[in-house]
Amino acid sequence: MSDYNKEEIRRIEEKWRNEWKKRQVYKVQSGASKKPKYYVLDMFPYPSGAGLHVGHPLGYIASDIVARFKRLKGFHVLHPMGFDAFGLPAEQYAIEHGIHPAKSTAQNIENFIRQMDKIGFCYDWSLEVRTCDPAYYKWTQWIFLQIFDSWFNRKNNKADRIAGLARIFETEGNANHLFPNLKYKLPGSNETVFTAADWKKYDERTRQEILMQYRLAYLAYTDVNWCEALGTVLANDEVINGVSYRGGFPVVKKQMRQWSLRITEFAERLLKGLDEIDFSDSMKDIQRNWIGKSTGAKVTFKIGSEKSKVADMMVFTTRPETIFGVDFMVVAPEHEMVKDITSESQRKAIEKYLAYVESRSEIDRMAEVKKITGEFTGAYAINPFDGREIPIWISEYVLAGYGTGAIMAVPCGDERDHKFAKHFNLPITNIIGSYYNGKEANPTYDAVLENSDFLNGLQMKEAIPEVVNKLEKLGIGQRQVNYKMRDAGWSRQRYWGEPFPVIYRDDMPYAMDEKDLPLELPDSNYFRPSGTGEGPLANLKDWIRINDHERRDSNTMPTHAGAAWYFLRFTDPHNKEKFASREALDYWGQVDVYIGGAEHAVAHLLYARLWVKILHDLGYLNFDEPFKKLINQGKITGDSRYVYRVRGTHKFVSAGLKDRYETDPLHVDVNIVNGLELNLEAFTQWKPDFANAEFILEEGQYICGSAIEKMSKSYFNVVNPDDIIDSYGADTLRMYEMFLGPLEQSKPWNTNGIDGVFKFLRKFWNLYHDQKGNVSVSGEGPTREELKVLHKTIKKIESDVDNFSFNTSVSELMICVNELTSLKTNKRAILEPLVISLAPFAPHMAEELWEKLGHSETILNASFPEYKEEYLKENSFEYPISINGKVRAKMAFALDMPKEDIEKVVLASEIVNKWSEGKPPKKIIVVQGRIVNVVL
RNA sequence: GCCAAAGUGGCGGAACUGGUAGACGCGCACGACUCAAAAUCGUGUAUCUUCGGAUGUGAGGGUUCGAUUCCCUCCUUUGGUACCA
Repeated sequence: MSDYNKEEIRRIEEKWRNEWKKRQVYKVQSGASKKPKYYVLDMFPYPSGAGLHVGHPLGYIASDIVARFKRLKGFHVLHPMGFDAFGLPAEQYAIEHGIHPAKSTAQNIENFIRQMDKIGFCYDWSLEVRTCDPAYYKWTQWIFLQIFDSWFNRKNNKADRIAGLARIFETEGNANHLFPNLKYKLPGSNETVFTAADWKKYDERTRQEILMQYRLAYLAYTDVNWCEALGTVLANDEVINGVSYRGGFPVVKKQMRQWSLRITEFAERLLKGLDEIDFSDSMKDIQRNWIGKSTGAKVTFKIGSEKSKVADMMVFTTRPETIFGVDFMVVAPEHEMVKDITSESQRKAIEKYLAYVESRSEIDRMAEVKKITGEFTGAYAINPFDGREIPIWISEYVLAGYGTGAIMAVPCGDERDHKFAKHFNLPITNIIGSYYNGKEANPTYDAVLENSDFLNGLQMKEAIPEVVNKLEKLGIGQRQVNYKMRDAGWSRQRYWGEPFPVIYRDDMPYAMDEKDLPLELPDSNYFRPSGTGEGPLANLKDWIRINDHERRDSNTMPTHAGAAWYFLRFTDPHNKEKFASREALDYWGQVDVYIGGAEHAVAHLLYARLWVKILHDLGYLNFDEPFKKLINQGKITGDSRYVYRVRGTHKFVSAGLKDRYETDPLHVDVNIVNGLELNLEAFTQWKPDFANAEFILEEGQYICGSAIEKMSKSYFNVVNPDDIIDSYGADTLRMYEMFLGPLEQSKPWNTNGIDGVFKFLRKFWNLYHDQKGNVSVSGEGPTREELKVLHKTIKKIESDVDNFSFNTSVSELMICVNELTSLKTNKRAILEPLVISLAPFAPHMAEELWEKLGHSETILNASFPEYKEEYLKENSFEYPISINGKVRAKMAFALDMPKEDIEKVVLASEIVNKWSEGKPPKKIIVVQGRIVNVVL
């Protein structure tokens, strides 16, 4: 007897897990193959201690289906898995429990692999990488050094070796390659340009200082997000609404000497690259938004003030055509000119305002963005065109870090400027006529300019080039592009990360020798940050200090580092000479499809794209975008359950009656709730606190409240895939997760429909077995009807998998099985191709059936059946309509004409009647050979 | 506030470039099997209906012979972003 029941499922799945391992069926053949390649990759997980919940495998199942499908279609498939194993949680865990991150991480990985194997993924585990493995991070460090050893050459728009730049300086100075960071001044001077002769005079230290301003990985004092509670610096994307992404602790600005990656130089290429790659529109939008390109002009205003020593003031504006509407200027409080331009009479007020700004934390600023504050400096700028004197204010709504840190305020056109003007009662010049109503600013581009001197009568759109040309001609302005994106902070004050492979001499970092890599993370039990801003490694004095003149960096890299290139390592993960061989990189090339969560839109994906671009420029890769196509699987949320405790008692009241009491909601473990009904006995045993709980029931039941929240241990709403596999098997889990809905959509987990999927698999199984449970397929030739069902299914599955529409392909398989069941099909010619099309979805069952059909090789080596269009066509006849003996039209009808078609024939005769009455119909709408409408 | 995506039965969701809305599954109802229940199998299941039909894809309008699909306005939800000049 071999019914498809729990024991049988367990036997089959266990059997094939072992067989697959034993036969090494997933082993990727190294070296180029004649077959076309296909690289399908999951975003590798951080191995958290909580293990996998049912949400994690969603993307992995999808990629597994694609990998198996592509293999059956004759592709040479690379489908690896690894672990993003450095990271803060392991370090936090170490601080709390004294267990070394290396140890807890290794344990967690083991658990992840166990769970993944149970789902039947076709990973070649011999390719596994872990970012925390010295053999891996040796190359993370090596790539970092390549970045450190590069600069961005704006002349050819690519990364070049820094040695080349030094040669340029030696022969021509830096006149042709001004500092990317325009604020940088030469040591001991106010100049930014030096000659070849100057360069030759500089000492080594100065030269390195200058080169540092060009390196793509550079060290600088930067304002960083300092989180006191975590004792570390956070990247911009780890700070949300002024608090830390993890833990929600307050974050303040602090100046520290940090590594940064000069990603801003690549802003334009990162933007352009989006046009060539297949990411969803929303993903591209998020990246475009993050990069934040805006085009405008830089304009210089002369300053007239009580003191005349002051230099010019530069502003950035996207609306240079509004220059005659400038009623005041605003500069950031941190702007370097504030001190110089402030008049004596305003000095006190300004100092007071600066103190106020200083006192405001990041959170205050975030929380009160609408609050209008500012102070007049006493200084005036001169409008270069009409000589008007414009008061200069300072205000925190102008950011020091963007543009020039100063703006020209046009209150009639800009909402913020308008509010500022109203608040401080500043006069407002209207340059857009009726477009401005006096109450709110209008940022239109359509207005015809007024009060605008030589721009009068021009539409704003036309006026922009006009005014920019004039500015350029007068030498007081120029076209300018600005980006919101900042350079990426690359230092973390943490233990559990890659050490920076540099040695400091005289406070200047020098690359370590390649042969000395990896610079291993020293073994330590001091994980606690020093609290001064330095990381835990600073505690290891012997490691930090090499000798009297040399020391190491106490920071480590962010987790983004290991993740920025792991997809390259997978092509050749055991290479000891290179980060991957050129042959492997050239063969596997770009990732054909990358599946992962949308939450990595701005950090991981941008850094990965950056690293690939740099490696490409330096000649290590022949492509400069890592991922051809990106699929973002939706999050699976948890469906939490609540009980309501009457305040101050042991009484729990059912949800329907809770409003009659004063209650506190408590999360309750979803596993002791059936639907919404609480299992009272299980509840009293769940926690000691609840042992003597009393219940206020409605209709004899305790009904829980519910809410959709993220799956989390603390909400007790986590569903473990292991449990589902225990009761239904991995094949059902796989198909059910796909069946839940569109892959890219977020959805709550519920098991309501899982029986349907399970029943389908049993029906499928039964197709191949007779009443006694023996495999029985007949060699008879299939009927046309059977062939139609089969080929329809193959066609649908093929197009669905290509479109990542797995929920509909599961439906299609269900329809197919229903139809074949009612046709009582047991023919090999139908069932053999059908089981192949099931294989990507339910590999265990497919493999078992395949073997039972008499095949000794794995089903993975079969080939996916081709569908034949001829079986999909309807049998049809053409029906001619003749008027006065002349054939005027032909209509096609199916032989097995359904009722609706008969109605169409009736309709047709109506047409004939109308026609013969001398009133031809206005229109006959025929779609696919059928009349769908007649307009009389 | 701005940007993007999405709103379809009791529920999850189908419907390819405009062409029979509600596939498939869950749930529910009825039936078969059973002493009975569970499991299983079968049938039905948008709403209203005077059983002729009528109405239906967030709301309102438009284009079209024909709109879930395209356009405009509004509402709601989700994601991103936040004084970026």
